[in-house]
Amino acid sequence: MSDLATALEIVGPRWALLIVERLLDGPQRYGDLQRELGTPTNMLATRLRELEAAGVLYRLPLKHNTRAYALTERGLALRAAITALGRWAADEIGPS
Amino acid sequence: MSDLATALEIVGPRWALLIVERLLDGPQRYGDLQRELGTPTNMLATRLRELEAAGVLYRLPLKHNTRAYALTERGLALRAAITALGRWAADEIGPS
DNA sequence: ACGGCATGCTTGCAAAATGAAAGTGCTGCG
DNA sequence: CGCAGCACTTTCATTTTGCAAGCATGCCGT
Repeated sequence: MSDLATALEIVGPRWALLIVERLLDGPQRYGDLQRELGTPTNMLATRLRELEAAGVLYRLPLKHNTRAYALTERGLALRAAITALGRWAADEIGPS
Repeated sequence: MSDLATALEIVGPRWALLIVERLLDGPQRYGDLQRELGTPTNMLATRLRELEAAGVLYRLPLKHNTRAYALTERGLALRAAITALGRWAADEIGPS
């Protein structure tokens, strides 16, 4: 299987890359991610579990019964790919 | 909606980025894409239609009743994002 | 101590996307 | 004419995604 296929097994499912993008700005709590992304709550919970299992992010306990989600080094390494995709979408017909 | 979300509307669905990756090596025929990617044939047809509508690729008529699929300039511009994702997957725990 | 509230999920079920398998239409070739 | 190869389409099962409601935990005010 190609490297790209391997990457897509982890960040291919819907919402996964968008979650990582939000976390590039720093750790976020569950409710914040949900509100800012508009993700269905069950999907958000599922994706966070999968991304944690893949070593992309980890749970960061906070006060009370709250926690935050933060990127691991492996998660932070997605920044290049995310900005590349964002730039592609932002580029109009392209500099001829 | 963020740029990333816009990009994922086009290349987010399953197989889409893998199809583009194969076409980076030059135009390919339908049967070749199917055999090399292992894509279900109905999905391949659907994705090719969507990617053509999005201006990522175009049909290139060949002899007889055959045709090839080739990337537009916009499709070629995905190379950076594809290699970034591929590199991410290929990188082990990362250079500490 | 206890009820209410915020946060972070889980559960049940409907809708949409994906997949497997078989079938269709066209074209050239013998 | 009949057959084979290519490019799909169609049908139906399975998986993924989404919506809405419910549950668990822990603080906070009274």
